[in-house]
Amino acid sequence: MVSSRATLPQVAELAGVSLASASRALHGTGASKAMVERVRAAADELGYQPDPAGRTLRMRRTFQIAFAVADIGNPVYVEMMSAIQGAVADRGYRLVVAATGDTAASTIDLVRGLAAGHVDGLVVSPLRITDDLVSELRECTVPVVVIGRSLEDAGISSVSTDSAGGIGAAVAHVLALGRRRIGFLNGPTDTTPGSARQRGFDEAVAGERFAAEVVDTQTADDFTVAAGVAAARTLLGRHEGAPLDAVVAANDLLAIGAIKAAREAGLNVPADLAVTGMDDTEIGQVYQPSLTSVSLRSAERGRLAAELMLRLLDEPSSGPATVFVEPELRVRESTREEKP
Amino acid sequence: MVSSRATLPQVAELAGVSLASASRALHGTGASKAMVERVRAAADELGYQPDPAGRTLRMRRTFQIAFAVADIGNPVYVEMMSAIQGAVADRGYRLVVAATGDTAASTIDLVRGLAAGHVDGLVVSPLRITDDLVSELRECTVPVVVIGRSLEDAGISSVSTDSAGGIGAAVAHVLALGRRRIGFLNGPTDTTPGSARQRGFDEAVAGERFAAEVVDTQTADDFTVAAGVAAARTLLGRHEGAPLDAVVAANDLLAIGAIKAAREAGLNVPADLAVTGMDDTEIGQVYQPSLTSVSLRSAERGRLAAELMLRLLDEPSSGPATVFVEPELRVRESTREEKP
DNA sequence: TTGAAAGCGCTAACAC
DNA sequence: GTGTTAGCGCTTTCAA
Repeated sequence: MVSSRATLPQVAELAGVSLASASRALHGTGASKAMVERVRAAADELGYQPDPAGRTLRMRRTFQIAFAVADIGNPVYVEMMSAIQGAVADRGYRLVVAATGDTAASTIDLVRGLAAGHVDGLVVSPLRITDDLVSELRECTVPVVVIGRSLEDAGISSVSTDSAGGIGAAVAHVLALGRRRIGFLNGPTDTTPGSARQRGFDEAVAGERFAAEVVDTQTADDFTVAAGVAAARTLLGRHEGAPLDAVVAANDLLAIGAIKAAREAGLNVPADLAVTGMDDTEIGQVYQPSLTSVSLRSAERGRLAAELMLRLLDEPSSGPATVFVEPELRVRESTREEKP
Repeated sequence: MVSSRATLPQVAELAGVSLASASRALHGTGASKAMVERVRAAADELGYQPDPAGRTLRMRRTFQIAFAVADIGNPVYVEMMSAIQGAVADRGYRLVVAATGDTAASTIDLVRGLAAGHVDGLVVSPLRITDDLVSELRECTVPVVVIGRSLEDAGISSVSTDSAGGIGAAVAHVLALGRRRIGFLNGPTDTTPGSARQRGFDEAVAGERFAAEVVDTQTADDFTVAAGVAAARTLLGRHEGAPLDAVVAANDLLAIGAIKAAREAGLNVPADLAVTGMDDTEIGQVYQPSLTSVSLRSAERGRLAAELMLRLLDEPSSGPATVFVEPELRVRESTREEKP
């Protein structure tokens, strides 16, 4: 750990030129070749590194973008984060990752703090999108892109997907397999994904009302494996006489919980019980049995969010944009076998 | 997106006090109660939020800490990141996550850039720790904590664990199960974890040389499931006549790859082949069969690194500290059944 | 306890 | 093409 750093005036002095010339020479615009050389040499000699604080204060830009997310540990967000990081890093921005907490109020606090000069832009994927949060986001002093549901009406850029339709695809898939006794394992319905996926399930079974014999929903406390196991026990336990033959889960972690609960109950997946997930995470892909899942293309959503953000940064006058990503069912072992 | 923000002079003017008084009143030191009230009121009215750039320039502190890591997607790093984030956020620091790339050179670039004023401290967990990287870290202008191997000799604070000993524990475990034909599935040996784990395996089998009949090592191209599957195919394929009865893998992802390859080959885990992993990730815990794994306590290592960092920040004069974390074997289904 | 003023390091007018 | 200078918003001496 070294004591301190060289500043631009020191570089200028060593090079025998003015402060402004040194700045221009390093920055590249409007300086003679000789000047650039001299300044470069001096900078190298001193090990000069520009101080971002001074630059930020003057330019009013931080070259940082925040990604605010409820649960850093969720593989979906990790995928988005990597994609965003890759896209913005190419353009000279750093990614700051922030945890929102899982309430709207804590998200609002975070957004307000971040927007007050820490970052040039904010990509946020909140678990709960309330009216208060939306108005906070509208009043942000920096560009905002939301990953979640469409906020076109509110005039906020967003990347969204049809998770309701995705659940519909999963329901149609298990029906096509000949399954007629279908359980839906959802996460908390007061969250943005939870409510959308519930709607997707309800609409799907309403549309196919003559196809299914039994339809039942159980809500888990959280979108995690542990919560999924507990909720799936309850769900399967309610139908011991005439067991369910398919569980559609609201995400991969819940689906894995369902498979574990099924195994406890002596059920074979997929022979006795077909199980589908959502998000198409790596853990689902390598699970045993590998998990049929509805991909919501997290990495692509992250990449698109980053692109929207970069455009907003480049042309602040450009209005908000709304982008959709189509879900896609990926069939794997957890639904692959025919029911005997 | 609102046009702009209130500044401290504006707050001071509205409150009818001087700039200095406004600063003191908001910051809390040496201001009368009446002053604090007036300034607070004015600040609230204007929705004042202090600008971090000005504050950073003046105080020479960013209140940001960086976590630099090769692979953001690896569950181990995600766990560390959450732990670090939780610990530093309590103390008013933000966490900036940066990707080092997987070479020492790209790590050096990153460290140099970050240390030049973007952050007040740097927690780094590099895949490859070279001499060049070590000397770069020593010359950093900000405190550095390394998670990986001990850097006590170099005078750099570090959090390390005995992953070699952890591999030894896994070997002892499968030997105790009566397995005698043992394969080691490692990642790249030119990485810090790869070389330590190789050493751990070699020492363990040397120490137990009369216990094992067959000992074989295969190196995967990467610490991932996909690389693990490919390498495990090779490893298992080399012993078709007299098959291996245990595979010790260098991390959980490789272990899962080994289980998949074993299944392809018609082997039952654990009856035919016992498999152990390392890192004790959630994916291993919920896998089917659940994975016996050596916990390296990633979350705790992250927490400890954060604590070391906070101490370095509080007392810059305090010397570098070195902390060890003991690995712990967690036995689960992938080794639980006795060999028939 | 309060106010005046300096200055952190940088970029961008502006003048030459 | 180069130099001079102002000033971004803040904290912190130093005087009063």
